[in-house]
Amino acid sequence: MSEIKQWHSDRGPQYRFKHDRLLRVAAECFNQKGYSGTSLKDVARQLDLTDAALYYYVRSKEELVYQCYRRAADLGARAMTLGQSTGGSGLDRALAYLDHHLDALCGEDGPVAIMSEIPSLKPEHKHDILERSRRHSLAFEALIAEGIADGSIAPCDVRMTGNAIMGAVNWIPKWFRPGGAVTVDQVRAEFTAFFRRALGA
Amino acid sequence: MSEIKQWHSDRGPQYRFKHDRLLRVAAECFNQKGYSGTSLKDVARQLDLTDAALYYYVRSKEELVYQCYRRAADLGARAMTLGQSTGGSGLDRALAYLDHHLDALCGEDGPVAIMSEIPSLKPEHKHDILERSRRHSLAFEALIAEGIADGSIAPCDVRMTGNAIMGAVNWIPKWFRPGGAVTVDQVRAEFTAFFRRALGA
DNA sequence: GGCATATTTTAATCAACATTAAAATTCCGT
DNA sequence: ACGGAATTTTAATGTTGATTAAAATATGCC
Repeated sequence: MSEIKQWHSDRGPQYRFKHDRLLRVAAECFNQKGYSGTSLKDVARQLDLTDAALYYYVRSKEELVYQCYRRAADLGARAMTLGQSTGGSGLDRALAYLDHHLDALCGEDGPVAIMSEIPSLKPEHKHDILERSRRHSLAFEALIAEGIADGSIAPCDVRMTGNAIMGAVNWIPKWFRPGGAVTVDQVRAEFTAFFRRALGA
Repeated sequence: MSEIKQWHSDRGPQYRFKHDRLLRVAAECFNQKGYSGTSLKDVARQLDLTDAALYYYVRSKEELVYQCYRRAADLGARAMTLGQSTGGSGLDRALAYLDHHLDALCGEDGPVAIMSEIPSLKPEHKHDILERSRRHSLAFEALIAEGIADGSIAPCDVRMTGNAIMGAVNWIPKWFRPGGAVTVDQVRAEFTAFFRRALGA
């Protein structure tokens, strides 16, 4: 939606910076407590702000979730693009995408929202997110199909296999804590190896 | 906790039946809309009841979630027991467990709650669920370790591999709809194949 | 230093549930 | 039918939390 643009485009860099931080903090809260489980006050407290202050950055709580999801979708899409633009077999490209995606989920970009409460969104936002999500799934399934075609990936039901892998990936924020016992590199190494075995011909 | 027993044990079969149905309907709602995202009225409507009527079966909304999670944990534990009591290699046993678990998630037992909002639980309930969850994870990791020891499973980080697989499994209720395009058997067949490839030595 | 804009707070308001108590109804055995 | 237990509804109550408007403060520019 271009409404976000209209709302955010003409603000200064300070604004954009804080707005982005808001999205990350909110994403972490939502991941841990769920949408309606986290009050705006919870989010605000972590930013040393009052709940009311958030409305300077966001029209409503629903929009906050939407923007978190949208940000998640964007990061996923970027990872997908990077993967697609990689050379090599279908398997290589699929693994490259996954690698970038894991990076986004656990790396510098900070907490990324698990899109687990899409139904709570307003119809328009819901449609938007669902469409992006669908596009993303299809792109991934296409990579798998490509790999099957060129013999680098073992024949399988692409839809179901995609679901399995996406599930494993989407669940990561549930147990991964930045600065925790497990490092990003461990996750990437182990997950990549896992997916390689699962997909490889 | 034995409090549930005390509350439910002396009721008749009618009661138990409806109580169970409540849990299943609630589980489906929670899976789709999230904990606080679904009102008791939502749940009640699907049972042709008033929201207030639910309090005949449950002390509070929090307890409803707790019981849903507990039911999910029980089903998982049962699947684990079945898997463990299977003969064969570590891989065989791990796959047997997964098969039973998929059956529970997609089969007759109906909607099983995704335990994604544990933080919303009361401390005692939270502890209980977390403990069961941890036990379950450990049991699964033990199966994997067993498989690695007997050579049926490729060497890997059991914790991380367990996380990956559990993520894939836990995510299923997000996209699987009973009576939808995909059947239980398809899921089982494809997921089992997937896991076999991912784990196999 | 002083104006203008950006940012945040204070102090209401308001609606949406969860929850409860009491009343009404259904269900079942006799 | 009758009577009592089981089940559900009606009709409050209360709290939580989102939202808003106006006031207050901070920040950068001349």
